[in-house]
Amino acid sequence: MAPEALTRGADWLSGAGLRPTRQRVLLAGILVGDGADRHVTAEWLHDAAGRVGDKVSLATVYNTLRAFSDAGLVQEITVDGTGSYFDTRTEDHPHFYWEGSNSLTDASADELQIARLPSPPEGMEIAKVDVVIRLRPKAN
Amino acid sequence: MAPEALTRGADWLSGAGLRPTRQRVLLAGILVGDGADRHVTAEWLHDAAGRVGDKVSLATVYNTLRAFSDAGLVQEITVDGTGSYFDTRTEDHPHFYWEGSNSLTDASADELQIARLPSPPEGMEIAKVDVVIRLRPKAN
DNA sequence: CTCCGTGCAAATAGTTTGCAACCAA
DNA sequence: TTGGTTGCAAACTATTTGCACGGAG
Repeated sequence: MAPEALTRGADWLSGAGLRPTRQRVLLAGILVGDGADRHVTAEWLHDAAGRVGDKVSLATVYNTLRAFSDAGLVQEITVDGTGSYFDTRTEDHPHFYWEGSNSLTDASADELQIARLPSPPEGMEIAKVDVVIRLRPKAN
Repeated sequence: MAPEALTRGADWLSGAGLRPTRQRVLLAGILVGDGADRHVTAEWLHDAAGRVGDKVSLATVYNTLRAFSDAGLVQEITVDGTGSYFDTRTEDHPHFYWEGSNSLTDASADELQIARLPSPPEGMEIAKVDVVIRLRPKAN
């Protein structure tokens, strides 16, 4: 892992007022160290940390992802009941879910145009619209 | 529970080639006995069966809902990691998720118009588009 | 020095499964 | 008869929590 990735991770943390502990800086570095958007599971992030050498307990990975999510640094996404994904891109945007590999990627937000949305019931407002486009291998 | 509800449930089952056991007929009757669409959790359905008098084990409720879902009689929906809902309406349509009460209702399909959808990546096709509109109480 | 953060193990929630008894066809 | 179905308890997966120790401010 590149040293500037850790620096970038640390900046990302302090921007949200989170204390930059060793574990958090490492996980943050993995998540945003190269500037790319990522969709990770707790399990994947735990393994990734282990691969880099430093190890972080799985419970801490969960706690940390929750802290990041509460701080608005990542967005939690659930697609099927089993496991959730954390997305480093926090704007509202649609996702592709790849049924074969159970992975999640961004779909470009410009390509989704919702012309009309059901009006919210009395006394309610729309908090967020989750759009997941499920992909399957083309049957050819 | 009205007797014709059971009849209707039994018909619903046989239409899908599922063996009409006592438990299945009961659960089916609760689900579609009055012709209304329903969004239930396993837990809710289990309790509902108990309220009617006959009891069905929770494991059987799960197995049964899975069987219904495999047979295409209901649709499984996951909105947040915790628990899934089974919808008796099987066409593709958007849902409202009520954040206060953790319940799920239908949103009218005509009121959602998607003008443009991201094109699926090479070799993939769109299996389904899940749209969940999250509602929160209006902050007034 | 004082708390928040961490690690481990145990707890929890939701769901599935193994297996013997049962029942619809 | 025969294979699908049920119930119970135990297994499982994903996630959270209690508690003692450790490190950041």
